[in-house]
Amino acid sequence: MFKALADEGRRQLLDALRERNGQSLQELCELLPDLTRQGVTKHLRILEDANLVVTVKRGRHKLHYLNPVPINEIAERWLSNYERDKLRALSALKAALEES
Amino acid sequence: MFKALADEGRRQLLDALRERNGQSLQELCELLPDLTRQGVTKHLRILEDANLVVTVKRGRHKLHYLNPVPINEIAERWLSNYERDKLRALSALKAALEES
DNA sequence: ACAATAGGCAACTAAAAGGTTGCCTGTCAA
DNA sequence: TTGACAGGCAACCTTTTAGTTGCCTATTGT
Repeated sequence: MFKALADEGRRQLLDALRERNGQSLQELCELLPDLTRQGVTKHLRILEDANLVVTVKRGRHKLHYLNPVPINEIAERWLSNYERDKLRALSALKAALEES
Repeated sequence: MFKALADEGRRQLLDALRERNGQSLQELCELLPDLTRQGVTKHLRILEDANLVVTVKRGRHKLHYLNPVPINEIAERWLSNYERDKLRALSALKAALEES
């Protein structure tokens, strides 16, 4: 999941779906002109495995939808832990720097 | 930055520093017993490059401090974009699934 | 002073990620 | 019904990343 987010191209794909949900592979390929169709497919596959994107086959098109649930979980579970300790960490950092 | 977070070992290091800030390399090595000292060093280097960890040399020890600022930025800038669209994406997803 | 401790640097290896090409399958429209 | 379009699959190559080993430097305690 963090790994899926660790690639700029994949983040761009997510951004594209955020702008317009339900795009086909073709459409998404136009957004990453430096990659071949298969390259984009692989990235979408990773996003799908990470459950960040959900697909629906409609005829000969495969539509891609953003799944907001897991990214929400990350925000709540992992990042909030660090939010909670933000001020404490900052003051410890400051103290350590001043002491030297 | 996302890349730095994309490794379980590095996340463990961050967690360790969150529990107790200002640990030395030695101490952090004990937390990842499967890795050699140099392995841990490399991970810490990556966290440092991503500005997630700040270090202070004190005598022959190098103390590692969690830097809460960038992780906070990620939470605010990137994730909040997706938070904002959470409900919209969910309903689009639902509609697409029902239509098929 | 010097042995032990804490860490840094560089070269090397192994594994994983990113990307491509070639070909195959299914669907639609004329 | 057949040609064009949308996509899938598998093999392959290249680059990056993760990890190791070996050796070097600096600090500290006795």
